[in-house]
Amino acid sequence: MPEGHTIHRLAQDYTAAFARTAVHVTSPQGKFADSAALLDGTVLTTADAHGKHLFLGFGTAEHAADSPAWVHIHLGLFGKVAFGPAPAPPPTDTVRLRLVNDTAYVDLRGPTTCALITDPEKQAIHDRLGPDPLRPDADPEAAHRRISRSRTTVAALLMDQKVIAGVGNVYRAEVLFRHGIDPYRPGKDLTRAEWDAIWQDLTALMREGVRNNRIDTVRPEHTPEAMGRPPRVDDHGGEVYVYRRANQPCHLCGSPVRTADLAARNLFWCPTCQRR
DNA sequence: TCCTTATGTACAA
DNA sequence: TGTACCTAAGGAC
Repeated sequence: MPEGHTIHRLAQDYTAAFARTAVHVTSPQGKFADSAALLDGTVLTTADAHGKHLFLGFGTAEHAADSPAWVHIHLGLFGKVAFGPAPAPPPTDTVRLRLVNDTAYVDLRGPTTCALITDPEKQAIHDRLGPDPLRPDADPEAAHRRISRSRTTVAALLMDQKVIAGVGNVYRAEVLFRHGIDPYRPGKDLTRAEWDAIWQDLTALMREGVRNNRIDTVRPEHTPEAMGRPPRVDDHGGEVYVYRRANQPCHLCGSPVRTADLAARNLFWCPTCQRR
């Protein structure tokens, strides 16, 4: 689930269900119990997302609404969030954080991070993250500066959250395919026009991802219907060109999709459609 | 029932 | 580069 679009969607969903209401905060699993007790009964004031980091703002007695206490959440690879209507069912023993109000509940399971932090600590996280295509304050120039000076492969740079925040393994594979770029091309060999097109495309794709809560990257003219092929849905729930399609024929040219290990992640690309 | 895998990151060596 | 961490689903038996 969790690339940047998921996290921005969660910020919206937490806001819609809980903002401006007093919230019953618990940690059935226990790992967040002390902090949950501090927050219990306070008001959720806001939710913010930067890349794959989610921040829930609570206005406690010590922390007024203009300087909230923040719950910093990172889902990692396995983290999941589940919303439901009140009344909440008995929690399972893996629920790290549960919020409940009169109308809804939400459970967080398996996050790599769930911690109570201060405003300056939140700021420090923003400072070490690159621009996020989903944030209005994002500066694509900052990303371009790093990429245009780097001998690292563009595939690795796109996954580096200090360079650009929110892109994960799916958007990486798909945006490189959509722009016909070999994943092993060094960052400094990207043209300016190529980078501008990638940034713009990521902005559009990820916004659509937030809207639909899934990743779809196939252009309308390449859908199975448009190409006269049987309909399909890829494993992860969206429609893609190459992600997790190792050895299957490329939708455009028919070459087998290639896969390789890159920095402990699976990389997917079409060696014919994507050129150095 | 066991094994593998996963849209992620941090830290040690 | 390897490993640890966190959870759940799907497939092989």
